[in-house]
Amino acid sequence: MRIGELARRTGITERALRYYEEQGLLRPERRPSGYRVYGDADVAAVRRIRILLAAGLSTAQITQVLPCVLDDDGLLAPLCPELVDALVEHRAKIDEAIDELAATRANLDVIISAEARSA
Amino acid sequence: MRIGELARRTGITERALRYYEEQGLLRPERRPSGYRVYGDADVAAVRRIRILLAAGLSTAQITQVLPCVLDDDGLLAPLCPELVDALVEHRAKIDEAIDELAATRANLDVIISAEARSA
DNA sequence: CTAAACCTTCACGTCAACGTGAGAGTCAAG
DNA sequence: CTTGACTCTCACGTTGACGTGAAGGTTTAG
Repeated sequence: MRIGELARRTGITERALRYYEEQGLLRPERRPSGYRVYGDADVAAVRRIRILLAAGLSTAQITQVLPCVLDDDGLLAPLCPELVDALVEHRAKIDEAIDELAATRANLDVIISAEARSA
Repeated sequence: MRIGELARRTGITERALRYYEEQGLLRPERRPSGYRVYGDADVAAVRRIRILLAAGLSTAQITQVLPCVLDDDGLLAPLCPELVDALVEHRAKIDEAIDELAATRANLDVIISAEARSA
């Protein structure tokens, strides 16, 4: 199929699909005209990419991670132990980000609950 | 004092202080030479800005918020009720961001805990 | 008077995943 | 053959709070 159909079947814009290719996440074939040609497997490939993006990984990280991922009918499973390590480490960063936001919220609460004392 | 001293006394870079001015958060006077001249009160002003930035507000929001804030010896208190509303609304956005991160983490956990079933 | 600090205004770089045209080929149907 | 749908490759815009020089005045201690 060509890029338009893949876009329709995955719900991802053509721009994003080209971007994924630019980042090395997809490697469609080409017609002599230059048109990209994708296979059915690419529908699942895009799905994997989206799941990993939703997990907070960058495209650069996904490039590293993809060859180490088993797609068990939509359920992604890590094949390499070092991938598990990387994911756990990434999880820790998310925890940190949550903690930071919680601290930010606490700062805000101090202000909100502060009563302006009259002189 | 000039910008260098204010930077030292607040721990904020000169670039940031100029940026705050550009955003309308500070209004130092000028010498004929163009040099910025700050007063002692600006040390506290910078502290207020920093507190609000740490609370997750943008400089644009801080511009709106500052005239409505009472600095009670370092403890910031909202003077206008609409400011309280704005802060509460902003707090809700932080909650949303935390929820999103938690969802992201949950996505990640599904992958981490997935066992690769052998064929 | 001179050199070291200190200051000024530009103005591009940062970080990421695309959005949004611009200008121009390609292809299938009628 | 034509036209309209489809696709291609650039390449800049988005978002925010600054970082980081560049090129050039100002001030002041000695």
